[in-house]
Amino acid sequence: MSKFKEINIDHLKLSCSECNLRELCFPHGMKEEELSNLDAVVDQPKPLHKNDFLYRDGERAMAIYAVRSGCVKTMTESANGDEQIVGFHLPGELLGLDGFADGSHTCNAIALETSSVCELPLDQIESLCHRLPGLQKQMRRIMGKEVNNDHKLLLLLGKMTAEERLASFLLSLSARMEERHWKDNEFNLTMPRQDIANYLGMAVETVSRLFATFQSEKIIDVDRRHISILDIKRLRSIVGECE
Amino acid sequence: MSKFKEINIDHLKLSCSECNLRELCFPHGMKEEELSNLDAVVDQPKPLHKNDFLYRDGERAMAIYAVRSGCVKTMTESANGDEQIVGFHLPGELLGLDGFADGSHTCNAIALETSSVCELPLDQIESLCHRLPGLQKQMRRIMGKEVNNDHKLLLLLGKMTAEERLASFLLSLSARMEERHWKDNEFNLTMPRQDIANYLGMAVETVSRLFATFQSEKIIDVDRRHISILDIKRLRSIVGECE
DNA sequence: CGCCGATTTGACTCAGATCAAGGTTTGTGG
DNA sequence: CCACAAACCTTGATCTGAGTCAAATCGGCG
Repeated sequence: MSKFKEINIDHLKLSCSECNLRELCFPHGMKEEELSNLDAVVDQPKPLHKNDFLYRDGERAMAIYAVRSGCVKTMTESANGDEQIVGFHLPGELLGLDGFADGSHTCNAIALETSSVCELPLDQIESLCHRLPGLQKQMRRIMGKEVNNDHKLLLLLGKMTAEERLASFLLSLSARMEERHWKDNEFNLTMPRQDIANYLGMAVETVSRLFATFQSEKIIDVDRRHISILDIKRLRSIVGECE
Repeated sequence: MSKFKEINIDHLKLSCSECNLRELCFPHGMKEEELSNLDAVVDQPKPLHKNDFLYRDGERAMAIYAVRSGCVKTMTESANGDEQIVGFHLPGELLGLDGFADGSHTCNAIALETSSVCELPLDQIESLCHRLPGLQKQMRRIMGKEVNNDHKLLLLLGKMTAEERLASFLLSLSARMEERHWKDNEFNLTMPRQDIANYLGMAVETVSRLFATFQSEKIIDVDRRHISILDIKRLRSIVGECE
């Protein structure tokens, strides 16, 4: 890394109305004049480095967050110490809703790579929602989406085979890439195999073997963290979305 | 069943302020004067019979619901037709948040036995939240709780053995019985073994065998749907909550 | 170059699924 | 009130998907 890259440009705040993630993020569905109100309270703290915690289980919840760049994983911890990753959050996706229940976070949020986030302080949400009906509606939509996501993951963990899980994971990533107007058939995984395995409720070895199988069947092409989807129909048929 | 029991008393609406579930339900944390506003919009439709749908996947979401009596399960359906139960809702517990994302439900809600619910119409929530800050706060808390619940279930499905899952399930029920000031060491399961198995991501036979094992180890006493917890410490140690 | 963590591959094992059968309870119609 | 069917639940025998263990290989970095 060249020293020149470290010049601090973090204070150059990007306004919500100019953010190209706005349709995926807080601003979705809000009117132009509402956005300036939003801008006024949204903060953009220093970027996180790989493995930095955005927040920790047990910590007082101060804000909800939107990923601006990079990728953040959230994971719950059980009484006996094992962990379950409950989400990988891409740019434009929100996290921190777990703090709504009793004011403290119940999971850890960790950057998978250098990542930046926007934060919406909790103590402002109340009055802001009061003033901006668009935000209140969006908050509900966001929470509903989170619940639906979790339900999909429950179905995955409860009912799918390892093969279906990995196919489902790749399809989900692909769809989210498309939402962001990135290539949906070629992307890099930001997380190690270990994290994929954890998220999908299986062993690393199984993930590795399945990647190899998919590759040999010409469904995907894998090169370390780089994925090319060669046959998306096959992937869909694996998870049962027959056309 | 005597005919005399069927006299319709459903129209005798119980106000939120007099409901003994109020501390678990919508009214939690709300002021006395706010409750009368809540009462004005909360509806109590006809009771559901066993296996009746409260709402269906794909239906337009009209309200969120609180169970008043009985028990309602919610389940998601996958593309290829298999189903995952994502929650059993006891009196005082809420459901229907899955409809917030895009206005349509994404799961089925089905009564496990004769059950009654209260409903809070969605089209009223917005204005009501605007007038009652207590409700808005409670809505957030409720959604946070739902998210946290789902995360616990994800951990269960992703990381626990069958034995741990069943123990965890019994402990969760016991804790929720206590919240309701019912006996926490003796209760009836409202759901068939099949549903328990589905919820916990395992086969019916495994549930049955584990009940037998727990019984033989004097941890619980099972008689069909009736459960007595004999050794709650053992249950806790099984799920890893070592003291 | 040499080390360390991430990933892959192979061999073996096992928790829990599936298959098969029998028992029990509940509901229904006569 | 009984007979019969349909659910529901249990138990035993067997099978298998995916976990575990072990070891080799790869890739990046100081």
